[in-house]
Amino acid sequence: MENLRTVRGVHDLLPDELYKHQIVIKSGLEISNKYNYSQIEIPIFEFSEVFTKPLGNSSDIVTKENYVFRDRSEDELMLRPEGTSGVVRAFLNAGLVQDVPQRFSYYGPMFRYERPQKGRLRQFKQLGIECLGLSSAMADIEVISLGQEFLDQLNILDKINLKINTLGDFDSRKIYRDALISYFSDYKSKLSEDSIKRLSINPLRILDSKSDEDLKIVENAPSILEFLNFDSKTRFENICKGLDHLNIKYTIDKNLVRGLDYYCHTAFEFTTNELGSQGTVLAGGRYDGLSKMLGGPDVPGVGWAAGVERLALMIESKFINKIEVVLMGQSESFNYLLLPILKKLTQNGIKSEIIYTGNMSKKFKRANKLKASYAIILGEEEVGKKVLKFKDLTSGKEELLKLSEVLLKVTND
RNA sequence: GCGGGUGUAGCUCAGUUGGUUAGAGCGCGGGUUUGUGGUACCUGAGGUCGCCGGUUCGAAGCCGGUCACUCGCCCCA
Repeated sequence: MENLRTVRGVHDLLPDELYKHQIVIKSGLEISNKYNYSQIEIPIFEFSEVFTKPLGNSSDIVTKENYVFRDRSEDELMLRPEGTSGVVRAFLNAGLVQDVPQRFSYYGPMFRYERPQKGRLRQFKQLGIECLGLSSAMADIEVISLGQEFLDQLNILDKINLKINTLGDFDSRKIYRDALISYFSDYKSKLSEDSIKRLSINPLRILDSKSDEDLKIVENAPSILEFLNFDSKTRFENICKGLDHLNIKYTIDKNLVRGLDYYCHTAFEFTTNELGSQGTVLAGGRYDGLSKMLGGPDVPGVGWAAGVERLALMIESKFINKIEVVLMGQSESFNYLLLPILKKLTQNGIKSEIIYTGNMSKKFKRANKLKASYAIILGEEEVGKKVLKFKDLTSGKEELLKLSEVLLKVTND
């Protein structure tokens, strides 16, 4: 048994659980489609640079959490740890820069070598949308609104909070970053071990530290909002105004930051406290720098990704595999006669199954377990009269019918 | 990668201070029913007690290691 298990953090999806995933994915794609975001599919692995260039070496995603390998032609490839880079790469590749805006949706597996927890796996699914080619704040609002409606459709909005912040444009952020470094440097001896490292690698990360020692220092740290230049400031105000206009509730969290280098301006997270420390259920922001980092022209973009497993953990839904008709023969030799009947039923869209083995009693027990509505029984008597015995398994009523009559009864039901 | 918890039948879990053949409920198989289910009753199968090693006359229970899950950190959807 030992070597039959799945790899750590990689799980099988049995019908019950898969069903929930499908509900999440289906409603995500549906609502996106209504907003004219067209679904695309991109490879699950790319040349490593597609991820290493834009994600930056300050991000754990590409430094310690990646699945990198060489194929037979010695190319260095990476299983995708996120979707956005690949989508933008595909967009550039297809020459769609000439035809903006472009709105895309996608879903599929992502891979990160992390310590698994509930709602955090090494192979997990994300569903995301990207709006490319619009620098207007309107696009940010649209994208957030779409995300909110998605969660609403899943009926979990009452368990969700929306937090937003701005990282400013690259100029504002650079000045802010310097201000943070100088502020935190004064407290260097009191910072947590992790945050001392962050100070040189990614000082913004100190802001969302959870350690008690850091929290006190962070409390009085300079806020990004004070360092925004005019454009960045009005853009953020416009976004808040837009959300108000849509009656979308949010809180401004000045400590909300992003791990990935390509983000700028808007950052947002839909979170829940139902999933322990994996509370972020849908998150995204603006990434105007990404296209250029990939070697393309300047193309603004904004989007989000949602964790399918995390959302699936939150929705109430049970997979009930109900079957309409079961077919059973008096003995094995009648199974041959049942095959064409099964074919006819399925051709008429009726979900059916032949119960091949066991005596009649066994077959009926099996029919109950399958939650079948009707049974078709075929034996000597029926063959002689050229009819089928049709039994309503709820009422227990039986009658002798022709196949055409059975089809009518079941399809009209 | 770091720290805590857990691991006994297909599932949910009992198992006393270490003591002979390791239990229950549900589920599964067979029967009461040779062409009829859901209920009921009878009955049976199924466990290397996660894995490896150690302590002991003796380990499911103690110790060490390891693997998996889980909670927190890091990070993130």
